[in-house]
Amino acid sequence: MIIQFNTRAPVYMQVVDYFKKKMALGELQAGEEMPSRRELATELKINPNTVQKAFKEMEEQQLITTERNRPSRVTTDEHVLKRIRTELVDEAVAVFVESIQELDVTMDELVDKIKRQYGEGNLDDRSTGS
Amino acid sequence: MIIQFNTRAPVYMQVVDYFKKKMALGELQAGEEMPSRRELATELKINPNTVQKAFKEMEEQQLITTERNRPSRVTTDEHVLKRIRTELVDEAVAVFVESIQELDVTMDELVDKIKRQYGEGNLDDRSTGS
DNA sequence: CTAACTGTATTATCATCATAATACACTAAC
DNA sequence: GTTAGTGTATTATGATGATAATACAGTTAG
Repeated sequence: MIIQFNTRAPVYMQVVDYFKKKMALGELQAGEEMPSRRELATELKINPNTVQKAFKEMEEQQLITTERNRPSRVTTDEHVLKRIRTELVDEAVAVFVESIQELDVTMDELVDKIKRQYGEGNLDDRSTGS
Repeated sequence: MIIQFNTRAPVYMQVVDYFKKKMALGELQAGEEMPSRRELATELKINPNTVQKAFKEMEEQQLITTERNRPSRVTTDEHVLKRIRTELVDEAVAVFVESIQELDVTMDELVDKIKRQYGEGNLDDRSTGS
């Protein structure tokens, strides 16, 4: 998974989302070691302080834990991990619905447009793929 | 339609979207006079300069025109007006799909969640309502 | 112990956005 | 012509976010 800093959202929040997605997909598993702040900053070509802010945010969300001066680790709390994906999807849906609210769009039109975008090179209705 | 400055997007952009929606819904029609900068600023409880920035943006997008020191007017270019709604919806869809990209969500799950959110007090599939 | 790595913290600079306070030119109503 | 309303422009301040440059404390590998 590649991170791209396109939008207007703060970079540190995008980093948080980046890791949330990794956890949701199992690319980062419970208890697994996180990359170091400096290492990640270099890799993502952003400032170490920005990474630190992202990690602090993830700690507050109990996604990772940090003991003393050791590398941070993904939480081992399966409850937290299970919830991540749902939260990501639900929040995206909420933002989406909010943005088209009051625009008088029919459900059919929406589904059609989404399928058209979503299906481009990806899954459409899971009839393809694994 | 009520405007609420919730998100992290710049206020002036939210004002632009506010008027775009009004135009898309026909609440503001071709050639119609726009409220004055100061008047709108008072009404929305924001700074006149922020409104000015929004209006400047709308001019650049050819949504409104301003002649000398007269109140701005909605464009009379029907092509532009027709395109607004499509652009709003398409952009929302693009942002949405982007945000759930790589999250392995099935189309069925999406439609279900959207319907649940979208149907709350609004239209669902247009089988209800006007 | 030493060196190189961890996380953490502080201070400063810069850009963007929103605000505030004006100021100026033009138009319309009186 | 005066007045109140338009749009437009400028300058300054504050908040937030990103960057930069350090510094310090603790851990780990040699």
